[in-house]
Amino acid sequence: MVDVDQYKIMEDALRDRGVRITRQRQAILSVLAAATDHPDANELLVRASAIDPSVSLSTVYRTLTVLEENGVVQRLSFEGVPAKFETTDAPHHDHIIDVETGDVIEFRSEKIEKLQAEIAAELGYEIVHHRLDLYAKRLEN
Amino acid sequence: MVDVDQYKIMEDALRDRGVRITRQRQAILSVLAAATDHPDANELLVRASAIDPSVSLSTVYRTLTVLEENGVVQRLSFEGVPAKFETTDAPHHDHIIDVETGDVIEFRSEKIEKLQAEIAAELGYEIVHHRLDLYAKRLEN
DNA sequence: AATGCACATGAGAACGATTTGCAAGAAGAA
DNA sequence: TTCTTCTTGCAAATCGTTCTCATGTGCATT
Repeated sequence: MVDVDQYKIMEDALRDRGVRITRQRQAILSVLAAATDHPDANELLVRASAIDPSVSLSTVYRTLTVLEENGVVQRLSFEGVPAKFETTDAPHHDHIIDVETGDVIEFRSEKIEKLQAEIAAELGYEIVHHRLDLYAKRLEN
Repeated sequence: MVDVDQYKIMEDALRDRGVRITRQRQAILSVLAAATDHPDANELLVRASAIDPSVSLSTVYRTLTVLEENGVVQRLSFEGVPAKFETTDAPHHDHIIDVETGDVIEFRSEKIEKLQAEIAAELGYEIVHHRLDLYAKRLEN
């Protein structure tokens, strides 16, 4: 478990950027640092409430916005479901969504990253960010 | 302009699948057939109302759902904006979203298509569908 | 440790896109 | 034309998310 380190890194990064560390933000940050899945705002509220019952849903959303603006979390907006969140400690990756179970698997392909940049450049664009979601089902095998 | 043909193809496809062609659906279909952009539900209501003022927003949404289920339109859910719709007459393609203007540019890359399938297969998955959106900005040049 | 002020919070109302319940209307097979 | 089933308009309901506003609280400064 590297939760403690991960938490510290995020809190320090935020402090450096002048973001106030409140009780509620500590609770939410530690939940995010400990998460190995991709929780949505409601799930984060449940988990953070266990640490600090005073956390409200509004604050979860507000905090997530702040964390996103400061680059410590990323918002994942999949189709038709509430946004999910993950810390940005992991390098960039894309997602495979299991259409049968809803599971989300992460992957990364340098080839695809490079191809995307090439295509954009050809069309006169420079990529700011992208989303590549593969909706798939398990192979029988 | 191939609107008429495009319209006929869609209506026939729907009839074949037992979908009732109502006045409202005719209006919405013809708007979709004529569209060269990616309108959202509200914009479709405005355009369809010009043809048949009895069309309501509920019907636009309900019709779009039916059309999507029957494969004649595709729903494009970009981040933070209402869903956009396009007819499925064009072959599959991905999108570049100009983050400054909101413009949507279509493109297709066989290489990327193939890579995606490969990656999914490696992880034991078979792609059902995917979305690749490049949020980009124009190159200065 | 106490102070001050800008910023954060909880509760709930507001929002915007989309969906739904219901009674009335119409498509299309017979 | 008739009958059955599906569709519609309208308004209300949903649902994720954001906002309002009165109250609390980090934390730089004493």
